[in-house]
Amino acid sequence: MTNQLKEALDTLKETGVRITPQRHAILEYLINSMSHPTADDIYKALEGKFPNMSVATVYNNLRVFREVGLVKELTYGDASSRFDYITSQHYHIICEDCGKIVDFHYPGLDEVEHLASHVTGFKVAHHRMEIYGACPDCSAKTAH
Amino acid sequence: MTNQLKEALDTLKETGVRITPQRHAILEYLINSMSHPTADDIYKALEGKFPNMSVATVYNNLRVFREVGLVKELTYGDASSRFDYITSQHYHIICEDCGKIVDFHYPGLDEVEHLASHVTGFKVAHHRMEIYGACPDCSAKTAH
DNA sequence: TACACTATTTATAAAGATTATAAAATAAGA
DNA sequence: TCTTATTTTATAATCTTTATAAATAGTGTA
Repeated sequence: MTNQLKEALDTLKETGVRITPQRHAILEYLINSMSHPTADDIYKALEGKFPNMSVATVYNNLRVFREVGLVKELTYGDASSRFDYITSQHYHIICEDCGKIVDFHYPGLDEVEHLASHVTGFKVAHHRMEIYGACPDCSAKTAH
Repeated sequence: MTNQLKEALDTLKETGVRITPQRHAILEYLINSMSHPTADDIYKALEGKFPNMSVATVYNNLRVFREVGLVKELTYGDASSRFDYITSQHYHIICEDCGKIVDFHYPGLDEVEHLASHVTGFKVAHHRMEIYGACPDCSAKTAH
């Protein structure tokens, strides 16, 4: 068991959230996954281990994890949300061809937040920023 | 008829997209609207003028407008997309209480795009950035 | 270890947004 | 005006997510 998983389970215990085999497995999958999976991805991946698990269980627990602060939900239009186990603050760059999502680090956009707050009078809570383009594989494919 | 509407209709004509009364009305509504409406908002707003119009027509035409570059789609998780008539480059700040969306201007995040491109090897096309918080009305309500 | 209490899971159905389909209507050029 | 391809309409289907209620299972306590 990785340290991250241990910490995550501790967080659940501290918050009074029961640790079920399903939650254990979903967390483990999220931590090991580098792919920002959808709820359905997770459901399918754990089908072998939990043949009777309901999709609702996946959704319910992803919501619990989000509320506890373990997981971030990345929302898009009509497509499914993707879920990201929170390790450190980072942004995403997304391939418009194949859908691959890659993390990258950047200091944070405090200046934009301040300006927006000043101009609009809003009280700023947080922001969302992501970059779209073509990943190396896909741009190689379309190049020739 | 406003200049913006004239220009929009010209754009359609140049692109070979037929100008129907429904398209005319949807465009007019989008241009006059300051509220970033959903497809359903538009459908409801035009119900009086077009009692027989189908929701599919609204969706179809919003897609056409998007493809032609007249309109931008703002997508969120399970909630409805919102549609924004493109005037000039701007960002949005969104109230998490009441859902209000306000425009604000900012130079553009070229630096982040460059860094991300350099680090990940992606070819960058564009980015999305929006700020979340509480609008003046809502923060006043929760303050006392 | 067994018990009791409550949270969680399951199975199912429902809700809501968006798209597909095919027939009827219509814009735009000849 | 006529013709034709595009668009609209009406309807149903799809897909993601949530609601519901009964069955199950964690967790603390005796």
